[in-house]
Amino acid sequence: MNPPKTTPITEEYLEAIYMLADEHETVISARLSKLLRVSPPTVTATLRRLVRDGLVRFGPNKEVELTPKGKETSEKLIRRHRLVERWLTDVLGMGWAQSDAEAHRLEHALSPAVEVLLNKHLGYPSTCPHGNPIPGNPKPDDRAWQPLAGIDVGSQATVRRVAEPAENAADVLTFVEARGLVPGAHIRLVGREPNEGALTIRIHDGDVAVSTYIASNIYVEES
Amino acid sequence: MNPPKTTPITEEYLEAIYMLADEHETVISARLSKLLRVSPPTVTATLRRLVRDGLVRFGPNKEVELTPKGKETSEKLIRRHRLVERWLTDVLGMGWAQSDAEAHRLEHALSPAVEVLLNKHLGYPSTCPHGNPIPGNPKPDDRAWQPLAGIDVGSQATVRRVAEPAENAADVLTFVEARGLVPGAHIRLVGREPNEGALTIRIHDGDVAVSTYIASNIYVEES
DNA sequence: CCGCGGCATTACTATATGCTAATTCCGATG
DNA sequence: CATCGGAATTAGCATATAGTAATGCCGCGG
Repeated sequence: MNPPKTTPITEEYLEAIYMLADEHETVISARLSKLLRVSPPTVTATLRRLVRDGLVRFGPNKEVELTPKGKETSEKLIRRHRLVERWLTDVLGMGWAQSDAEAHRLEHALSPAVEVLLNKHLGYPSTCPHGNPIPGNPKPDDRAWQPLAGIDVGSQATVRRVAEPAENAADVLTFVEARGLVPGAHIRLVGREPNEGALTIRIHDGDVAVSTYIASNIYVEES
Repeated sequence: MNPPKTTPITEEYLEAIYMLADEHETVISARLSKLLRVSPPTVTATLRRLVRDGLVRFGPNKEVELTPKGKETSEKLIRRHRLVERWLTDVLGMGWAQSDAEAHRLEHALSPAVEVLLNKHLGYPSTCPHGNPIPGNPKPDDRAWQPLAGIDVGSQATVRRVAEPAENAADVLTFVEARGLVPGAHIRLVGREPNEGALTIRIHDGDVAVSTYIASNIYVEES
């Protein structure tokens, strides 16, 4: 009933677990240790507290999973994170990578009241600046979205979403934003190297090279 | 050189010390204990760390005072607090008392980069919504401002500033905002009870009663 | 000059968060 | 099967923040 009392630290853990699970990674302590840059024993101790507080449980093979309460808390945080990102980029004009980092700190300080007002101020956006959905707001119709890595050479498409792999969000975002591959951008796949090499994308009359890794994180809608 | 590393907790202490000093209170541990709602030993321990970190020092009679570094940090926090308040009230439409409370949490999560952009977004305001100056921005010309408690019956004036006594900021702000005694409001002092009793203020064709305590915290400019 | 009251501090404890070093566990592999 | 390696945990420690109970300090009033 009562919202479990979380600290910024435990909130980081919950978010990290949620994000990793979202990437269909098996979430184990060691991954959290690397991602959160803390020692394995610290992860053990903190997870123990999260279990004690009913936010996390261990699966049969020590995988970490969120309880419904934990999931709810995580989504609340991700919601705040993405709303803040929207604000930082759209209203304040901050770049993607920095917005992500800043939102990471601000999300823990947003109260429900501020969240509601900010959401209204922003016009109830359905996604963050990179196109990832904001839980609780109307979900975008993403049925036709597919990874850029999978479309055919010659196809034209519109960028819809840039997923943020937990480990290298900053690098991916910086790269993608610098190339202009932002949601709404019209592109054409003009070339593909063999053997999982780079793709060549035409955008704004210029060509940019994109690795398969990046391209698998960019979702587009063919047009 | 390097900015002393502060936590939200130590930042609260610095702010509290700054605010109390601003009200010409003698800042002693006991006051901080009451204001911050922590036990006296906790205050002792935390102040010791602040001294260790060069942010605070003790005067000859155990008064707590800020070092230049501590003062700088406090002003940075108050600046962020007031910028955030401005945003919450002007842009998001939140009430005064709640904005104050929310800003209290958000101020610890604002980075210098966000601060700069927010300041620009707000148009470089010189005061918080209650008229208190924002350190670092152009200071308003307050030479003609005086406490409402001190003007003559019959005088007309414009509200300029509502000071927030550390102990009862929320009550004062709620009261003042509900009566419409906000900066910019035109008022007339129509009556004064003897013996430090209430003042009667005419505002918007209605009369409101204001205690001497409140009136000493409202600064007006006669017109 | 003594004692009371308020203030500050000491002594001790607890919790969350972090660390290193050592140990244990477990599955894959020679 | 024995062993190697990664993963997790235990043991032991540190620091910031919080508390209660007890003690020390000091000025004012009688």
